[in-house]
Amino acid sequence: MPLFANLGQRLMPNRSYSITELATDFDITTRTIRFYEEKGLLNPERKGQTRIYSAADRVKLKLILRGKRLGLSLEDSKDIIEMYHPDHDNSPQLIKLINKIRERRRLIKEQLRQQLQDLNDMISELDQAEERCVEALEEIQEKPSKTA
Amino acid sequence: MPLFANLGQRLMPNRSYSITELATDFDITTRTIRFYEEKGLLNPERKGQTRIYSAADRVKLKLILRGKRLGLSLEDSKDIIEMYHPDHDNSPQLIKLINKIRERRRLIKEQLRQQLQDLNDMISELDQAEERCVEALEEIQEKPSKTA
DNA sequence: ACTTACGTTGACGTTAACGTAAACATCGAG
DNA sequence: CTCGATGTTTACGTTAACGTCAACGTAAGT
Repeated sequence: MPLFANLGQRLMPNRSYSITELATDFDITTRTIRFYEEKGLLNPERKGQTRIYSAADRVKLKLILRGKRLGLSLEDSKDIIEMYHPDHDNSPQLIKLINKIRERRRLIKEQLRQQLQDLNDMISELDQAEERCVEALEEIQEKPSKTA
Repeated sequence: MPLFANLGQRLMPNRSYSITELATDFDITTRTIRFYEEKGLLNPERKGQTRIYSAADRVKLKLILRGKRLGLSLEDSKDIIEMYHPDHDNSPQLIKLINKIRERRRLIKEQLRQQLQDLNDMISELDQAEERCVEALEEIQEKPSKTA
């Protein structure tokens, strides 16, 4: 196994990607990626007709998919993506953005709290359900037929 | 404040509920509740045409809504609800159910792990985004005009 | 020149989870 | 008895997030 085997894969933050490459990487379809563009979440460059995705586009995709796993809508993810390139010359805009980020973080933390509780509740209820099943089974084992 | 003020509310696991009562309790619409019935997740009794919900139905609703917050589909929730009344006379069924419960718990735990990581990643990225904004702001403060 | 792989746009289809509206029954209060 | 609140069924509408063609262009290999 050569030392720099996948040099082209890892150590080039400026490399670009085709649409199918991204699709297979993230295990989604090209249709999905084009759909995200249609909704304004991605804006890849073009070489003629063909889309060329940058490392930054890759990161955006990652953010979108992570958002999906957390139950965010594409609109939410769009919102979050837009927090990543602040307008360095406009301080009122910067202040608004900071507040937006803080609000978003608050939402996410609250969601985290709720989900943790829900998951723990659900797991403990599944435990109880299992226990009931096991007990029912044991009763059957004790009296294999109707009358002992 | 009388001691047994809300006796009717708390201490009667056998009381019943109207559809609007449940709806306001859980902050959903009656349409939603009927929809869940249509999908086979609830089967309230009837007094004539009118639906009468038991305490057990209330619990089921709670399970459904919790599932929703965790990103489960109604089908998933239906599946989970059905784990709550084992067939006490059928041991092969019981064994299948136990395995189903264990599998479900496995899924939920894996989901928890992933969501926790996603949430933490997202929070730390929001932190970084905020930091970049604050830095940009500070730079503006230092040089209020184009030239010092 | 032909095929194969990969790319494009455009448009219609699909699924889940309800919303909304119409048209009607029932029941207690005034 | 009428009214308003609460209930019912039936049925069509809606939104998000894609799926699924169709019809076409382009570039590489044989």
